[in-house]
Amino acid sequence: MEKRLSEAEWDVMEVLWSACQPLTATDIDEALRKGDRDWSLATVKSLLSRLLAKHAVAPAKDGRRFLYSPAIEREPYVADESRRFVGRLFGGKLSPLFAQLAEGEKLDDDDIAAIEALLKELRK
Amino acid sequence: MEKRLSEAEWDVMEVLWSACQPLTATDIDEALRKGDRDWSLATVKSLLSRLLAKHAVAPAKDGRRFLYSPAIEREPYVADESRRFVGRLFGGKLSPLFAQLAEGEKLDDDDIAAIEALLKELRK
DNA sequence: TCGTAACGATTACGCCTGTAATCAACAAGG
DNA sequence: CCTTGTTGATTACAGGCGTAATCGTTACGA
Repeated sequence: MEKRLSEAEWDVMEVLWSACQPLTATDIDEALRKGDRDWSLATVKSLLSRLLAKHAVAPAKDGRRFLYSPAIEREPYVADESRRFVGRLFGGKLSPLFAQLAEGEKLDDDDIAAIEALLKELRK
Repeated sequence: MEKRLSEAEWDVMEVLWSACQPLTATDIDEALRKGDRDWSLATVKSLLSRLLAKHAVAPAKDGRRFLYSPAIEREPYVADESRRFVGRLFGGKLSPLFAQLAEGEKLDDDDIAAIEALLKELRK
C-alpha cells in the first residue's frame, strides 16, 4: 500500500474487491455504471493506470488484454483511513463520532445491536 | 457551508474554532506552529484567502488588518463529513468502524465507557 | 519626513484529481 | 487482405491543493 487512493480510485477498488475474480476494464466499467458512477470507459482506464502506478491493482495478461485484481487488501487500508479520520476530526476518540451519528438518527437498530455485541465482547 | 475544506484549511479552522475570539493571521500562524504544522506566514495567509473564498471564515476590519473568525460551525461540518466517511467505507454502518478500531486497540477505556453511556441513553 | 516593517492581495508552480480524447497495435469478420 | 472495433498507453486540460514569493500600501519609529 504505497500511496493514498482518491475517491474515484477507491470506487474502482470497491468493484475489484467485491468481485471475487479478476476483471477486465470493460467489466469494471459496466459494474460502475450499475452503481452510481457513470464514467466513460476511457475514464475507467485512466483510473486503472493510476492504480497500477500506485501498485494497488495487479494486472494479469490474458491474450491481448489485462485482467485486473486488487493488489492491496481492503481491510488494512480501511483501518488506516479510519484511524486518520477519527484522529483528525475527533482527537482519536470514537465516542464523539458515535454521538454525532446517533444524534442525526444515522444508526439503525441492527447497527446499535451490533455495537452492543462488540462491547460485550470487549468487556470480557 | 459552501464547499468542502482541504486538510490544510481544516487545520486553520481548528485554530479558529478553539480560540473563542477573532484572530489575526499572525495569531493563527503562531498557534499552528505550536501544533504540528510549520508553515510560513505567507502560507497561512493563502489558506485564509481560500477560506474567505469558501465563506468559511468571516473577516472583521481592525484598523488596517483583519480579525478572522469562523463563519461556519464545526458541528454540522463534522456531522456531514462523518456521514460521508461512514457511508463510503462502511456502507453507512458504524459497527464495522467500531470493530475496526477495537481490533487495532485504538479504543481506550474512557472511550469505551463513553460509548456505553451513550448506548444506555439510546436504549431508553 | 523617510525608511522599514507589517498587511492583505496577487501571482507562482508543481502535483493530484476528475474526466476524457486520441493513438497505436492487434484481432476478428467479411 | 482490409476494415473496423477493442485494448492498453499516452496525452490533455481545467480546477484544487500545498507551499510559498512578491507586490503595493500603509502605519510607526527614528
